[in-house]
Amino acid sequence: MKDIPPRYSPKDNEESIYSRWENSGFFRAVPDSAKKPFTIVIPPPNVTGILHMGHALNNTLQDILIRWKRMQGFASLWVPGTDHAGIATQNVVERSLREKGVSRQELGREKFVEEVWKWREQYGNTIIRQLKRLGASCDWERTRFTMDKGLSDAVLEAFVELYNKGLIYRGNYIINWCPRCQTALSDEEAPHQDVEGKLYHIMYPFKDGKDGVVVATTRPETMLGDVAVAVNPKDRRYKKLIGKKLVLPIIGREIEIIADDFVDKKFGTGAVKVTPAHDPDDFEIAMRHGLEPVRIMRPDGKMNENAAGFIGLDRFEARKLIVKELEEKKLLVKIEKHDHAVGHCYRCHTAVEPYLSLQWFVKMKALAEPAIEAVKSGKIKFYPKRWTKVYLNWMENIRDWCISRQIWWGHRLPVYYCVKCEAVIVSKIAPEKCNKCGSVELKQDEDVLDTWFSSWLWPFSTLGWPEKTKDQEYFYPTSVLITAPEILFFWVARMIMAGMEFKKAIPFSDVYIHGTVRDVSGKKMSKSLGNIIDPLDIIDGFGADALRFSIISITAAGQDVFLSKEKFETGRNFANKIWNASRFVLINLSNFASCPAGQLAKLDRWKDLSIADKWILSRLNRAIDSVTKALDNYRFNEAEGLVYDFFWHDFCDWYVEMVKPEIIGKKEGEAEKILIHVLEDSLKLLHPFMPFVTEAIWQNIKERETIMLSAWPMADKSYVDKKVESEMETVKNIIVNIRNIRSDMNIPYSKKLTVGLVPLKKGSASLGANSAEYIKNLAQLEKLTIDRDFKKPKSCLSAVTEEFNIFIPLEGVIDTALEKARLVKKEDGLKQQIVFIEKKLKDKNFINNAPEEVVSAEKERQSKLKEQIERMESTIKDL
RNA sequence: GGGCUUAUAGCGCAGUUGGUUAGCGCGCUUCCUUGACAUGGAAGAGGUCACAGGUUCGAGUCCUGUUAGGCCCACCA
Repeated sequence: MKDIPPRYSPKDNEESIYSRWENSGFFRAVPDSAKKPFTIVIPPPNVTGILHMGHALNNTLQDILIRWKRMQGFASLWVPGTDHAGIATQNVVERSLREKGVSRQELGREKFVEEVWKWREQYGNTIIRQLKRLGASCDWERTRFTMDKGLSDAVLEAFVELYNKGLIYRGNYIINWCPRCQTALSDEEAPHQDVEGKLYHIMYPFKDGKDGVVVATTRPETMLGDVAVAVNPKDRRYKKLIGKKLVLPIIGREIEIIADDFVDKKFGTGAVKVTPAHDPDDFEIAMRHGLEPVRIMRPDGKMNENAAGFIGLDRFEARKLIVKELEEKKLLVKIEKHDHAVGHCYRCHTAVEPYLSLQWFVKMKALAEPAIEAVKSGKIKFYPKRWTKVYLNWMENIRDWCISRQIWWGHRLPVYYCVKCEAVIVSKIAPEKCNKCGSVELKQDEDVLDTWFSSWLWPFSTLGWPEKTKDQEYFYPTSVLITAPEILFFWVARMIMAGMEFKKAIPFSDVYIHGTVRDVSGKKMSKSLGNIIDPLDIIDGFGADALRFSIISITAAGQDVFLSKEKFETGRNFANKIWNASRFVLINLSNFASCPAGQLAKLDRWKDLSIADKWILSRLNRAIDSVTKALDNYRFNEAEGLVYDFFWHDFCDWYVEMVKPEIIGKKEGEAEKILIHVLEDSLKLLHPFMPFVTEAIWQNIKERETIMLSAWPMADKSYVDKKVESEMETVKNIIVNIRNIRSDMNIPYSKKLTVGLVPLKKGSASLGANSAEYIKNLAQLEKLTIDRDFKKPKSCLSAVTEEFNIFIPLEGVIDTALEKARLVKKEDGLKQQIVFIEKKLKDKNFINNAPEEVVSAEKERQSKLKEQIERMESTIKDL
């Protein structure tokens, strides 16, 4: 007999199991023509990252699919890796340097980048180690980093290819500028946030004469860069004024009133100050009217030399002083409260400044078209479906992508400028001389690329692109992408575009988008809010299996996940339940080594099986089928719930209890074989969800390779038997009824009862010998008589089921009044049901319109209930 | 402004094509340390499925509207 502790200890198992898996190469996937590929690329976490619940959810979902498909015999590849996360990482390293009193600028570019690499060496693998603790079965030998050699080559290749196609261009445009990070951002990197702002109404006086035009603005400091005031040409108020000159207050510059359709007559005063260098719309207006933009800010958000009198002041400081000065000059007409949305840097949350600067862009329209088509045609499907619309809406309104960043950490643009003739050379390899003038004085562009410019290549760059590789041929397109909604535009949409552009093939066929992890009050979990539940704490306290099980159990298809620490008890308890059920099996099996692992030998002894045996096999095969189907449809929590219910409620609560006498008493029967078979299949079904505890038990049963590579069970429908299931329902129902009487009448289990079962109809409700035994054992009976002619004694407790009258003769005192009250209450319940049914059946519309089988089913229920109520009444009368 | 999403037992949530006695987990009540498990077992209590209309023989489920949360997108200064 094995020595198995009565409690499952994750701590004693997880680490050793994981290292055994890893060392044995079980995670490794290689192209294999005998198998079908199943591929997932991990959403690469930032190198700066530490595991949070979002990762835990995301990676558990992926691991479930990967493990499940691996067991199904696929060449199941999960490609791991990390993202260099340009701005985020640069910020982190800068901060740590600052603590040592060193600034990035002091260090210089080269040294700084070296520091970042050092930092990555030291901390960059933290999250990988943490993913391992979660049980992630990634092929770690393939771990990639967006800045490693291969992926950097892919970035250069992509850039040059797009540039040569005319899809990358350089130009002066208004972009989102973060004054703190001092870099350009893409539109996606500057999400809008509602801000309580003010609308300042400012009087711009006419050059000649009194009076003037009142403009409204939320950013008065930008007036220093005004080059015109625009009105709508159809606006009667201003029509006559078009072409008149105004004097820009404070600065004194002369500006003209111009007409532009863009201006909304209804907003503000209907007159708009035009600041082309600091507002995208104004920039457009200025272009249309040939006006020269005036830049008034420096990259750090402080006013520049064009801001006479405010030079060097921070933009918000300048705002205050300008408002004050306008007030003094009596040019401030009024200030209104005005809430509006302002873009904020997604890395440091500073309000971004729309800023005119020279940047690099990707033309997106042409790239978007095939990517839209891929989704519209159904080649790529979103789960849940609703994301399709969000995706298409964004893609159809796509704007060019600003890809240059003024930071140091990232892929440097493969762009070189000739110092002499200013030629622009775009090349993967640094050119030796200018291809126009032959000068050897060349300078590489200082900028680096947006982090997402490497991530959008991830599904194929990780497989070797731009080289032609076997991996790529075999594993691409990948099968499914599992990700969070936050990066749908950043990443998912762009990967589809990149796939279509560079590979002429979709990057994945399915996109599963899971919810956001929130705390109990619905807030997003974040460090700054301090509402984090650390997955590692949970793993330490409850085990990785518990974490995985619990988080999946509350993840309904794509809905947000609300977490609290207590929720992880569910998973821990279940792991322990599995452990103990197995413990029972292992302790009691006489010779479990003789039971063939895995497949139950084709049961040619079907007839010899007890009804419980047949029943559990029927339930098992149903479970296998439904779990597999649920997984096929990415219904993770449903799949998990189905195994849970089967294992706990069918297997543990009923089957194990029913076969205990046979197993413990070493009686003749097949239960032993079936116990081990059902246990093994259950472990397999559970393995993708709870890999550690299932492996631990798998090895306890017998030492062998691993459950990871065992075959996923196949449902055999010949085991599904409705008749057997229905008899078992009857048996369970009788047991529950007797237990109910015990409970209601306070009869302890130590008191053995004698029970008479009176079947109703001839032929029906006959119970096999096994069934009688189950009832005797599980209801703790001394004697059970099944007899249509059973004579009910006077002193007796009763229950009435659909198919039986149950009598429990009890000598001595029975409180008749109490028993009567009890039975009447039960009868009332039945009566309530029949009232409802009869109302339906009296309704002609129902009879005429409802399908035949619905009507007859109702009728059958009516007659059954009626009859049951009659028996109940006569039982009550007999008291 | 546009779009998405949620509202079901005290709490957290399931409920796929409309027909179940509306389920599950936690919590609650009563009982039980029985030879896998008290991280357990047994028996219970608890819901007019947000509101108002509509479609239908029949609605938690479909449609319209209302209310209240949440999220995303958007160049009204």
